[in-house]
Amino acid sequence: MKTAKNKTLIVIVGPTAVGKTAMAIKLAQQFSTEIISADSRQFYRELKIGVASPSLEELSLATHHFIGNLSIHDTYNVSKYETEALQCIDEIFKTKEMAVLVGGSGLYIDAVCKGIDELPDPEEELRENIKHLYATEGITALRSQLRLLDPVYCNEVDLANPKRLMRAIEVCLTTGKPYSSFRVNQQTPREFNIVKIGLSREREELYDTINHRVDLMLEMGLLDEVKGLFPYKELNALNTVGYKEIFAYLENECSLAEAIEKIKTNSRRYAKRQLTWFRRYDDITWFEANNHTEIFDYLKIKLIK
RNA sequence: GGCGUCGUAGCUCAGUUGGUAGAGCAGAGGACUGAAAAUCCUUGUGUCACUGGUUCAAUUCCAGUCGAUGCCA
Repeated sequence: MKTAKNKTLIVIVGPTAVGKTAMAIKLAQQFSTEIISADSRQFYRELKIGVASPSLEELSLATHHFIGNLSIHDTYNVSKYETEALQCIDEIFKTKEMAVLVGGSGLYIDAVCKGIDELPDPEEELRENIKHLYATEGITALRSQLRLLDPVYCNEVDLANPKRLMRAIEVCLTTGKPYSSFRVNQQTPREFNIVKIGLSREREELYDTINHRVDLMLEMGLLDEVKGLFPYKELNALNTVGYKEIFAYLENECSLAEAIEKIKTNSRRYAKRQLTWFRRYDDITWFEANNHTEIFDYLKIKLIK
């Protein structure tokens, strides 16, 4: 292995709007290193205001990877991200002692830190067929199909969640083997240290910030950004808070005020889901988001070891 | 000022022909392996405005008070 075990990946996680971007930049500056983003929506260069991508000014303060590196027309997934992010980290470690991974997408963070099981990439046509089955015959059709293909997974999976069922069926059909046989769920050891830091704030304060940030997004021109993307509203990348609500307004399904309120609500819920995800980590140290000195002190001790 | 209507969960409201109450939304908790800002699951006790009266029993009936609102002056 090229990367020595004395290199360290600092991982910054936390709910949306907690202050991850600013923290990551400070760390990158302090330790003269680069930032790897793990935000599944900031990958797309067409999405800026609505996903709170780092501004040009922020981007100029530190080297960022995986910001605006994709188009909404690209198909992408966690597996590709895992491969590319690890390559990127390797590259950074050739010249730096550490790197900063920052983002709110828990699954993507996990992919980098622990790896994910080897599975085949989805086939577009097959996926469409399965979607069609669900659309025409409903979730019970998915259940009975999966029961035939993979009874083991049937006992574990949330049978009310169509996406889980569809993916499992998809894997079974492409490989001819049960989906559960691929789910070894084994951690892939990494050739670098990982230090995880969680940023948190009082719930009420976080929600105030989220609400306020949505208003700022509108002032910055979110409406125009979304209008420009209206033709592509069916793309997965645009099934995103801040966009889907305004699409509904543009289709006269609600007023603009209602759409804005909905963006705020959905952003709060997103933050809540992120917290649920990150709370289960037992290797994370939590800090008040604005307590920079405490975080730096903690890191200095961690990095000496 | 007079007359009417209303005052029930954080919000909008339903309801109890008198036996202390329930929906939607918001909120909370959880799950999560190639679509993840996605997708899915669970979750409703609140001085029924206040004070008194009638009653075995009042949030429900009666009176008064306060507040909101409409009409008339």
